[in-house]
Amino acid sequence: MPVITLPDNNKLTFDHALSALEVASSIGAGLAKAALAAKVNDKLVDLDFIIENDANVNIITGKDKDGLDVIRHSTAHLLAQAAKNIFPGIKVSIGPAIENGFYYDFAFERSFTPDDLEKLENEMRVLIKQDLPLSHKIVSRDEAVAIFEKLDEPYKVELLKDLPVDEKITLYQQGEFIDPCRGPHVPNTGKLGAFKLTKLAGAYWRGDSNREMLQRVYGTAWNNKQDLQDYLDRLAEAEKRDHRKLGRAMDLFHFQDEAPGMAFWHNNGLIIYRQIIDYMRCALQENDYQEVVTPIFMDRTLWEKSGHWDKFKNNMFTTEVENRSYAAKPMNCPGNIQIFNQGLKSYRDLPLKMGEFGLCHRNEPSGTLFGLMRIRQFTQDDAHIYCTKEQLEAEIIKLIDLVYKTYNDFGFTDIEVRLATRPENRIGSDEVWDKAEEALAKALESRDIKYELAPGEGAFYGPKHEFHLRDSLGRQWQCGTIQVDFSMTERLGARYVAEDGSKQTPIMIHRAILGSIERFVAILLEHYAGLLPLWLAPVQLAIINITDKQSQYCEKIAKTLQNLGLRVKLDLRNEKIGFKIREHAVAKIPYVLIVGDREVEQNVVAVRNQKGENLGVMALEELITKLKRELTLKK
RNA sequence: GCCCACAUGGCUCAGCAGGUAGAGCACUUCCUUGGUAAGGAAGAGGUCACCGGUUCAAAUCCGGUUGUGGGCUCCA
Repeated sequence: MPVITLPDNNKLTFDHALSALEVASSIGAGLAKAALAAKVNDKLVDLDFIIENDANVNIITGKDKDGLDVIRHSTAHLLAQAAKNIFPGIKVSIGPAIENGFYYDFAFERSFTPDDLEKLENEMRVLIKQDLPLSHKIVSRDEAVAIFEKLDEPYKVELLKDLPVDEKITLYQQGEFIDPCRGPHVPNTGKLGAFKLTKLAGAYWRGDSNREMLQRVYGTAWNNKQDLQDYLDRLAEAEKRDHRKLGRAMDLFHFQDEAPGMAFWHNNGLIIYRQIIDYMRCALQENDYQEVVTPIFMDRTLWEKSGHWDKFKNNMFTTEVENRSYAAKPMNCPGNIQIFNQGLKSYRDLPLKMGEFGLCHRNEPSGTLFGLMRIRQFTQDDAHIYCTKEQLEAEIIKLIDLVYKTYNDFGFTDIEVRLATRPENRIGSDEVWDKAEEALAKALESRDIKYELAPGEGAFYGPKHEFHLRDSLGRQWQCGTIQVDFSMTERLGARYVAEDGSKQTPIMIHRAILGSIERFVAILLEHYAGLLPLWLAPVQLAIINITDKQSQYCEKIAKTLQNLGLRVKLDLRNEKIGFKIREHAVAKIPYVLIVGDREVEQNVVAVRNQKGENLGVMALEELITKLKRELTLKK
């Protein structure tokens, strides 16, 4: 006599055990039709799951997040089925749902081509039309192994053999295709359809770079055609905003073969770059930091002492000069400690905060380079805070506040935090790691910030906060980190004299808020689609005349604005006004000032903004007040 | 580093059953002085990433190198 409790707390009573689908039917035919799976007592199950006892039941449709995952996972299976149908001899492996879609990894004698994607899609549509029912049954692990050995699916066999002997395996079957899987899945292939195969890629079997590379087919899948189209539109929008494209169009930077992974900054790009550094420099001042610069090349022995050589020597640029071996700094901390070590420090000096816009070099593997996002030469907005155990938590809290304020000023409000804890490969005792991890966790809790744990993802010398910000397209970028380090100061001999006269080792906090300036420029460009707020825009105003007659007047207002520190482009070319306006709109200049005879007569300018709105005429003073307000608000 | 794809004037791209290159935009010059996203005309510009091979002949076919892109692994 199960009593079913629905999400709205309504209760349905039945006099017999029944399937989740029957529950859906009893609520309504529409729901039964839309149903993909069910949640019974918070456990996702197939629709044919039999409910015998009282239970909370939630019917899952494509509108639910869980339902979308079911669609994506089932579409991945559909892809595998299609692949087996049209590519005899292909071996299947795994195919999970991922953000926005799914993938499936195959082993096949030849490489897939884009044509193959089309063939696969066509076959998938055939299978959808056939509306094949999915059945499932439970077998023992060894039975499952036997089945897949017979089917000659070595990857499946390997996966199954890694499971405990007593594990019950669910085998899903649609048509000829059979796959071991936890499920749940859609009840029949006809429930699928709003999908598209998007790209081909290589992927190591089981994510292990020592094992063979499989061929991965990526796809996206949605609840309906409209959602699919919206997603594809978002992809197209992201492509338009690509910082590499904008960088060229706005004349900000370029790359060339002679310097892979290292940017050439043009004047316009450098203005953005400097604005960012100037902003951070102000923050240093307001928060009682010193600013320092340390050498780019330092003797290898220093890197051996710090532990970097041991772990990262393959990724460091080195050079031999006069029989000495140097390495370009991949990070700033060892150099920074050398400054701390100059002169005797007292507990009264702590916390001691040293900022550095440090130029770092990392020989990133060639295959990982990507525009400004992942490069080999970059500047970090780095700082190191030397403090005592007692000061640690308060200092971390101050940093958290600074991180949030900074992101806000740059236009990012959606921020997620992760706490990355001790990795397998690390220096320092467990006791020290306990303390460091605890300090980071407590600081977040004291600010009521929700965070996710990232076990094993800390740096080799300490755990860290990772700040991920979400841009206007909903993509996440990891920028800031706050790392607590009990080891590096010890290793590199940093000491201070405590109140009792004893020598103590300070704790060091490493922190970067923006991460790499290069990468942050890229993130800003994509976030704003190139339409940077006034304070960051390389050129803030363009002044254009309508005919030669207004040239002098234009020159005069350009001078006035320039004297106020504004970045002005004076465009007196003999071109039609529409042509000039278009050019400056394409160049994404925030304001265009237009001057014809009328404006000269009234001693005003006509103002047009980035969006193409005509703001009408205003006196120069009025415009300046408006601009100043905008600059202060950083809007 | 691994898998796949790509590499043609400053930019975006066409050319490819092998017969020594083409468009649009940008650039230069001239005409045009025109009120809110492209006025007109003319001109200049490329040994088709690099190295090698096949061929009477290679931008086009083959191999290698470098770089870029999409992923994977990595990311102090």
